[in-house]
Amino acid sequence: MTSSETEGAPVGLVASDDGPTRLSLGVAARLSRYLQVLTQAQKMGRETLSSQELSEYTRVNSTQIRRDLSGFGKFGKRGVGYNVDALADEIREILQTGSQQNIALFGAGHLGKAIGSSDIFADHGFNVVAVFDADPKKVGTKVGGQSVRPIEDANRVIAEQDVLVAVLAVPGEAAQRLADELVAAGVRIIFNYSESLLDVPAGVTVHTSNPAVDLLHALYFYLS
Amino acid sequence: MTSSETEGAPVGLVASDDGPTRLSLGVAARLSRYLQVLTQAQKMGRETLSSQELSEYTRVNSTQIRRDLSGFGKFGKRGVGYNVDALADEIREILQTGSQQNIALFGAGHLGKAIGSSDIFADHGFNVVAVFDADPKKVGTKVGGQSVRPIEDANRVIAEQDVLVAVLAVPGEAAQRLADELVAAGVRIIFNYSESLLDVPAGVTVHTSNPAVDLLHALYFYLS
DNA sequence: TAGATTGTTAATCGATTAACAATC
DNA sequence: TAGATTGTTAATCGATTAACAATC
Repeated sequence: MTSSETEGAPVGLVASDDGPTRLSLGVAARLSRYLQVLTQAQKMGRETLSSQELSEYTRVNSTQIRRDLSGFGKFGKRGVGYNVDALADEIREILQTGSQQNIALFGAGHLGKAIGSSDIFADHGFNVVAVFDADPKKVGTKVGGQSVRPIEDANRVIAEQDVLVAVLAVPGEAAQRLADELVAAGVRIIFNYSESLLDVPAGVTVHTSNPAVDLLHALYFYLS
Repeated sequence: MTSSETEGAPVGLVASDDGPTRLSLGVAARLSRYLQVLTQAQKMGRETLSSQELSEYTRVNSTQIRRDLSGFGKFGKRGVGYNVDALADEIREILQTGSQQNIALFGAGHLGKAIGSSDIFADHGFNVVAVFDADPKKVGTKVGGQSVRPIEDANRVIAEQDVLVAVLAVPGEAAQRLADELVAAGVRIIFNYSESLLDVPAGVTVHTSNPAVDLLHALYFYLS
């Protein structure tokens, strides 16, 4: 699918076939980071936040933040900054985070337990509806309030609960085969926390997380 | 520090005050992702890899991959691709990953155990030299072959082992105070796995990981 | 040779930044 | 009013991509 710029559209918006406008990759990524900071600021009781403060936390240039936001409306108040609650709502609307999404978690090892028992997904409106493990000894144990289920149940749960997102906290050897099955079952977004690389059909998104890779280039900039 | 383009320098290289050239942010990030794929390909016994294949795994355009690499030399063979071992070595050299780095891990909960017992850092030449926890009940337990130490020992260990990198797998409430102490002790790169945002002085890099934020914009592109 | 893939050019697009008038 | 911060312009730089000759 090729997209071209819409005449007169705000910067960062791109025409698409299926709707009025679609955010560019960079803008969508940055908006979700702003939202993360705003969510934290809410918890800390802040009422307003300036683009300069947002910049310190996100490491995004403050001019760019104002530019990103001004494409969608005039959300700020000059001399004051942005209202935290109102801006968070605006960004949620832009990112269309209204729909509750069900997530399935695979792997009940240390990492699976860490993810399953944290509020990190719940905080953003995501719902971990099931935890699976291939090891019969782990089945039935509790992870974050959920009973671990046998991996054989995955197909049925994915279909019944409309699960689009799977989080893989499994050993590298198991990841590719599992990914194939999940894609066949209807999963469209895979968060891969195994060290293995995943091959998936077009239309499926894989997000592979590897802290060592991030560290590699963080160190490069520190050392040079 | 302002940097300007060096006349005739390869694209992606930027002049710096302290050395001949310095990679741009994007190039360094991409190179480390290529290295991740190459490392995996080595494990799978692959001898060569084409820019097209690298592209499928990294989701980086294949022309850009060839462009990135050709800035440093002619590493490929036309009609064949890139030699996996040789290219991995070249990228390691470019990223200057020669120096063994010592890492300290904070928090021996589920996430700390997951990180401490994985090979993810060791695979890239990083050395987890100590695991700390504030909870006396966790002190002395084993995490990935290491005995968990009391947090009071952190200052000494950081100094003695020249620890530049700290990984924070602690509750959000504890993160900022711990970060302040670590920075004072000499830590310069912090990997923050808590939900809290960290305020650090200039010159210290924070890498905050939040899968829910990544999911937010992955979903945006799926839904629209 | 024939097929495949690199290395490179040229053109376009989006990101980044400084600067500043508008205005709260 | 005085100070602060937004919204916006203009200019520059880096990323992205298609295309293709070179060559393995």
